[in-house]
Amino acid sequence: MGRGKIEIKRIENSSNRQVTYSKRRNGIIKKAKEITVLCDAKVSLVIFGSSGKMHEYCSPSTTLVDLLDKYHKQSGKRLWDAKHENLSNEIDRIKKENDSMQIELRHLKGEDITSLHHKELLALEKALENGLVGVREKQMDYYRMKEKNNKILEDEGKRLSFILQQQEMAIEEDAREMENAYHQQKLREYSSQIPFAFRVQPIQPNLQERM
Amino acid sequence: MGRGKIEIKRIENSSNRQVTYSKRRNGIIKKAKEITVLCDAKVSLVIFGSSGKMHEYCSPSTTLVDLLDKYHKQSGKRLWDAKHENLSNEIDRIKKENDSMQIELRHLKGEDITSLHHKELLALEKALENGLVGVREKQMDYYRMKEKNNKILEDEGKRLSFILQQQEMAIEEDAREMENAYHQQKLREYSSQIPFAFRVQPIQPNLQERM
DNA sequence: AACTATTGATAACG
DNA sequence: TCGTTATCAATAGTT
Repeated sequence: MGRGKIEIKRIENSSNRQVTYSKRRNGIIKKAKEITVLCDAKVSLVIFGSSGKMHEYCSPSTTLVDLLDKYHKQSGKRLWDAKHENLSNEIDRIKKENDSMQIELRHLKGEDITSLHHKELLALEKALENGLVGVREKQMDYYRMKEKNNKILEDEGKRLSFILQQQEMAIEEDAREMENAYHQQKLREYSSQIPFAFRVQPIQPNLQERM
Repeated sequence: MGRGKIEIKRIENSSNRQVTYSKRRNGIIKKAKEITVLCDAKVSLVIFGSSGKMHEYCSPSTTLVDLLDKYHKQSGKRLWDAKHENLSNEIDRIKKENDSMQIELRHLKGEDITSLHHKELLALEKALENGLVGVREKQMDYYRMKEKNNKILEDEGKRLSFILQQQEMAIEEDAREMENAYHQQKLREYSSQIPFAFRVQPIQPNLQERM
């Protein structure tokens, strides 16, 4: 029923498949509704698309649980019992696993070891020692990293204090230079008023450059 | 889709309704099969006619229980009774417990500790040390017991060897006594044949009692 | 998503 | 229930 007949086999083109799925799903649900109304039927319809998304229809005036109840009365198939048994078995399995792990944990913590034999105690001791070795190795990583960090911080501190010192010296020097310049200016002003022969020359004119 | 259009409302004529039900039921099941094949869908379809008779379709490659399980997960609706719910919850709970214990165990064994922080490592180390202390105490018990056992065995050995010695001596003495008695008997026998005045009296008649 | 040519489903009937 | 068939409904391919 379309532009062409199609074979009933998987539609390989993904988007075509998706479109067809959507159309046909609506079609089926519509038909389910119709048969419900026309014929007094009770219908439960659950559809999962390949994407995993679910759609459902259930006739009004009933519920899925209700229908499944009837289902399992009529078919004789014990849907729930099988499920129930599976769950119970799994619980048993996991609980056992749980218990043995709990015991192992206790033993590793030094609890409930009264009943252990000497060989078991030796194995336990070895396991604990191995664990300690691993943990301490890891801690050494941490300490090494911390030490490295400290070194870096220390170096940075040294660098900064060095720069600071340099700057302080530069400022000091500037100040001295300015003072010097001021004095020379004063001197010039003054010396212009006295004869040249009386002027005093500095013994070390570039003294500040060596400081 | 028929010789005439019909309204979607309950078909009052019982036999018509029955016929229509039968035809449409087959139609829906056919469509369910088709969408299953064409679109990779999983379909569960349960239909009860007004007579109460049930028909079902379930996609191959899956089961009703399976689909209902998925339904339960996706819709969140509780299909299962309280018992199932409880079991499921318990499984979840135990599984979580399991996982955390597994992680703890691994950590105690020094595995998977890369992601741990320093504080956690310290706690782990402490736990391991405590465990070791406990285990070693227990082992000391063992060694002490062994030592005590040794002492007991040693004492017992001494005691036994003393008794043995005593017995040997007693036997020796007996032998000597018997020999003595034999000699005395011989002597008596002999002396009965000679006059009394010639008989020799022992200097220490009770010598054996002092040995 | 809408359209439509075509197939598929089915109501009425035998 | 089954087959037939005229008719309507669903939908595949197209826009």
